[in-house]
Amino acid sequence: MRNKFNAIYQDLADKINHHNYPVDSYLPSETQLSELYGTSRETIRKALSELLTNGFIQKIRGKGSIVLNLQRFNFPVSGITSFKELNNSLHMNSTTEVLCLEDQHVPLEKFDYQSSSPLLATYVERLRKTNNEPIVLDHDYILKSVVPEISHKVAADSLYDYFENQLGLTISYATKKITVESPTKEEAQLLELNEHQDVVIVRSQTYLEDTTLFQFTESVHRPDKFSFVDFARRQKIN
Amino acid sequence: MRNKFNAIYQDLADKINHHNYPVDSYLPSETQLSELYGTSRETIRKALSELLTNGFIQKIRGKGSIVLNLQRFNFPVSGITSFKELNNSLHMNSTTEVLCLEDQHVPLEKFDYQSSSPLLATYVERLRKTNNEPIVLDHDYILKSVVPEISHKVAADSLYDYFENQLGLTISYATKKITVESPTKEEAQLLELNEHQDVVIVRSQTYLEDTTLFQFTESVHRPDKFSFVDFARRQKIN
DNA sequence: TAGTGGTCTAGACCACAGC
DNA sequence: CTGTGGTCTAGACCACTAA
Repeated sequence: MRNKFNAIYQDLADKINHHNYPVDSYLPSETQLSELYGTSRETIRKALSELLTNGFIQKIRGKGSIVLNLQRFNFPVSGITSFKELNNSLHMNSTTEVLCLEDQHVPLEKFDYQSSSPLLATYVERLRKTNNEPIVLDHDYILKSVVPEISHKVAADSLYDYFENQLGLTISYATKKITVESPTKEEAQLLELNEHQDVVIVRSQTYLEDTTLFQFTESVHRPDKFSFVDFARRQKIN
Repeated sequence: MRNKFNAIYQDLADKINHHNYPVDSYLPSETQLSELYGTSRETIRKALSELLTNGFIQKIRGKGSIVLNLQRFNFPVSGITSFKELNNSLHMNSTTEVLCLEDQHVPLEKFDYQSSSPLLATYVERLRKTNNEPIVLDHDYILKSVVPEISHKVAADSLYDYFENQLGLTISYATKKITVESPTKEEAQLLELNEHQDVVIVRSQTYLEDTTLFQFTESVHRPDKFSFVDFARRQKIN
């Protein structure tokens, strides 16, 4: 990164992960950090504010910034992260099998989405396995108006890598909804489910930085393999 | 609020909710806003940055801040929010029944929590119903070292209101984990589940602003009534 | 070229913790 | 009292958008 505050954030995050700043200890004060990094205090505060929202530290007024013990929550299952990134980051032994790749209209009713006209998309169906066990079945609808074409090779590797690094798209935000439902027969068979076993479904809509909606995703998870980990800060309802 | 940027945030959020700033329109520019509110640009930027993380707006460099259409996501099921707050905010017709209120040790193994000594807590078991249907069974363990005593009246009303407004505690952050599991017989009966039906379990640990851990919660949800809605921004893994 | 948001600065004053 | 983080300012320069 070429941003100062981002570089400082990275540096501090690394040092916390490597226990250069141990859990329960205090970081140097903001004034000290600004001298250390040769920058202004506000810039330091931007970096610290990132660490705060990501659960690395807690700031206590009059005392300092204390390192939290939440490393195990660092893999963002919340947030927007591709399966390949998770795989690399957690060093899982995972595979992806492309079951279907064709043009389809987005099933808008499934996503509670209103549109005056049908949305043409590339439909990708992929089965994710870890250690040869089926974990997730992903149904992706990528709007043709944004991404005209997707090759089989890209679908088997990583859609996000293709979007961001080949096409230069910037993925910005998403809405997600998690529910528990009965699987279709196809889903039950592919995920090797027992009878009467429900599945966890995560439906999301993903947007680019210019607010263009470009992707609908339905992820069908095996219930016994599903786990969603989150870090939240208290915010009062007004 | 007596913070400028917070007051500005509230004002802008209200105006967005009341469509004074309609969806898909641009807010006034940062310089204009700073003149409007008689403040510096950095202060405006803090307010806008809050709106950004909460999904109200999207900022586009060179163009402006555009209002997003995500009002339906404003009830933070993610985040830390008490049942009573949700109830009031969404105007649900809900009731809470206190099934148990007694001293117990925290079942640490359920929460993957390591502790050299047992943790003494007040155990509260509560059944939440909406329109007379059981929705959630909450098991709360509140550490005696932080809150020595909890009355039946408080348990029936709102723990968070008691903690924050009576005791002056400041709830700051929490870790959460969502899984799907088989219910105990008691849970199946209380939630009026069908046979073979799994439940969604949300386990969380809640902390005060001075990083004191003070509460363990296990929420058992009826799968057909469970829904978790989230707004996420893309963040790359480094 | 003018206007927008993104970054950064140097300094000010305040509220709070702890000695 | 000193040191901490919390807020706020007035100004600067940059990168990007759009006419």
